[in-house]
Amino acid sequence: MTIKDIARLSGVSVSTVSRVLNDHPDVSEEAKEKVLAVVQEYNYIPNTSARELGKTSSDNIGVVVRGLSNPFYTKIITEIGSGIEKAGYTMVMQQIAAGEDEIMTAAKMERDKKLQGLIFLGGNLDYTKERMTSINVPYVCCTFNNQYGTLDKSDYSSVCIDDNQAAYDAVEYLVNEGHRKIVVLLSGVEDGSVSQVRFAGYKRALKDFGIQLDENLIIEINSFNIADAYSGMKDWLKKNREFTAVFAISDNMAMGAMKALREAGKKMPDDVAVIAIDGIEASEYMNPVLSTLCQPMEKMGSEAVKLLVDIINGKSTYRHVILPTTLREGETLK
Amino acid sequence: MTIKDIARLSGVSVSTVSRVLNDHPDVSEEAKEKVLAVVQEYNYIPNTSARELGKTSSDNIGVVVRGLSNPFYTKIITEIGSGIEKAGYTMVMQQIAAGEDEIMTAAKMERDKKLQGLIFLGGNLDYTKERMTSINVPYVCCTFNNQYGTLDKSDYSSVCIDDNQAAYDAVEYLVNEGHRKIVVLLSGVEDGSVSQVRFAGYKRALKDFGIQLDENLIIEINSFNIADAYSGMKDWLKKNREFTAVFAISDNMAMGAMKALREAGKKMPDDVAVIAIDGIEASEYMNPVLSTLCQPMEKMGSEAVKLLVDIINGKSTYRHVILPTTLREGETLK
DNA sequence: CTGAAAGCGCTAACAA
DNA sequence: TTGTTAGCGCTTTCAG
Repeated sequence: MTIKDIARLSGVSVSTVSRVLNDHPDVSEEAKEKVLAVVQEYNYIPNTSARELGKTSSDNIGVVVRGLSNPFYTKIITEIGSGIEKAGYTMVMQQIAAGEDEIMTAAKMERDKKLQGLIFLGGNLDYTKERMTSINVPYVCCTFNNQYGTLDKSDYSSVCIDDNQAAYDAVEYLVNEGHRKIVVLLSGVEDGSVSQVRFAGYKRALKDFGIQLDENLIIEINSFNIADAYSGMKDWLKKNREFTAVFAISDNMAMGAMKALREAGKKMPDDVAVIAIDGIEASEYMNPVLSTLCQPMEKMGSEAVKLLVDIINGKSTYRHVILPTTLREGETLK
Repeated sequence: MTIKDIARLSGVSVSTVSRVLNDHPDVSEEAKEKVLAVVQEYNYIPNTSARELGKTSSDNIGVVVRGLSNPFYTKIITEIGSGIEKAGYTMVMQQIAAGEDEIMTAAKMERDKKLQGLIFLGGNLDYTKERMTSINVPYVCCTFNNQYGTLDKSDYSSVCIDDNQAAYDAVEYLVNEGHRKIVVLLSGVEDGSVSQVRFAGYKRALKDFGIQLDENLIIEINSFNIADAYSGMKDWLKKNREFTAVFAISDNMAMGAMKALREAGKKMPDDVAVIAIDGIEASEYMNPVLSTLCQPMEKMGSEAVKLLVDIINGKSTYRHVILPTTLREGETLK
């Protein structure tokens, strides 16, 4: 069943069929009805590849998401989706696994789908100028920026929180409660991920508050997994080191740590305070409720779209938006 | 940059370029090197649409997943992915939102990607024979079957747990602990979803154990959301009805309910026991750890692939696999 | 081992 | 308002 068959069956030309299928004006009601009837009857489904191939342009905006099911992105994606729709564009989303190359994916997508623009969600912080030349449409990095890369500020746009400052703030909250022995739970110190940036904020805060950085209070795990955080914390606890608070660089990791702490008989927040960054829904259902610095997910999504669309329409050039976090008091901070 | 340019630039024909791009044999080392060099130099990326359009067949297996980020599916997807790879096929995954039509999506995909077979993850239980005629390759329903539809058993295959029995078992565990006033937390009684099947299991168990179904102990919410479960439970608690246990039809909902119970001052499992079905990772990090009947996620994924591949290769016809659940004791049951 | 050429199923000028 | 036709960028016979 191709467009040709439909044309023949409904007694019109393929172009007419194409026109009704694409809601073009300049088609008589009569022709329209005939075609639609045949389409219905034979359950005709146009071939996407042919369609995309033939098209000279599109109003597609691509979204490349790293991570198959990061709950943290769900809200942002929803917001991005409706924002794109509202702006009159069509969202084309591609999720990629941790190991895959988002730039390659984006470059392919740009050509295949004839994108007008791109949004990266959860990419790396170390894009190089050279690699980005394969992307020829405007793009905005959402939830991260290019801290470790070689891009000029003017080569791209971004929407994110100030991760370094958020970590600083988290530590400050703890210090204000009188804590000095603050464990930090992070993933790969030098992994070039957001973990590194937040760790830097932790160190900066310690310095500012006159606390010596203690290597013994650093728990480094190899992922952002809740399970790994759990076992990482558990193993560390066996060392029996003194501490009164934990700063986890993500909610997810904090959740794993909390279980380990609980099993070790530590009461939160009395024996040990816990604070993290992210503000995902799940951590709100923990017992006790996790105290954390929330990223403004909806706002991030809508800002990213607004920014991108402005750039596409020439109403704006590159821009770097930094959004504030808000403290969820929770029950692990006191 | 098209294949033609590459051909010209490397002094061979387009067919030769196509051959090296597709790893065909029958290409001289020399030609191969030349082409690859040019491809590298110009950073050429073949157009996917054109590729798919020209192709006469593929070794693609499609996976249609309902729900953008259901953590419950993550493990299954991973397993399906590696299973498909191992079998020498290529996975093409498409995630669709709650409102979208998975059959339409699958039908499009089948034609566009020239699929050999399909796996549905988390679809509905009420497919009609008529609608499924648009799918012309073998498919297996994973995590659900066609309980409410009009398909013949021989029209499809499935891999899932016995949801009715799982609910029955859950209630039985509670009854064995002496509970008689068992609240059930479910989504839309007549929604045709798995909620309905599990509710049926709940009722069957009550009957078998001589407990009168009490309408006052049914909490019905409109989604599977943790937040809705929380507020649903909270509202219900205001009614001050007597009960000693809660059976939630999903882990997620149980997690919401637990928070409401906690806030109402109910200790688990002493004041009230809680049990659910699913066994997602997050519920293992709750405090107390949720007692639940775990679905064998990895097994479900691998079985689904094995079954589908067998059918594709003519080594098997339709089959309906029912996998056992296992109890995670947890801390909410006693 | 290689190339020419005919599609794949659609869209989009261009005429009519 | 409609039809004709030339692509879109690739794969795949079929000769050579």
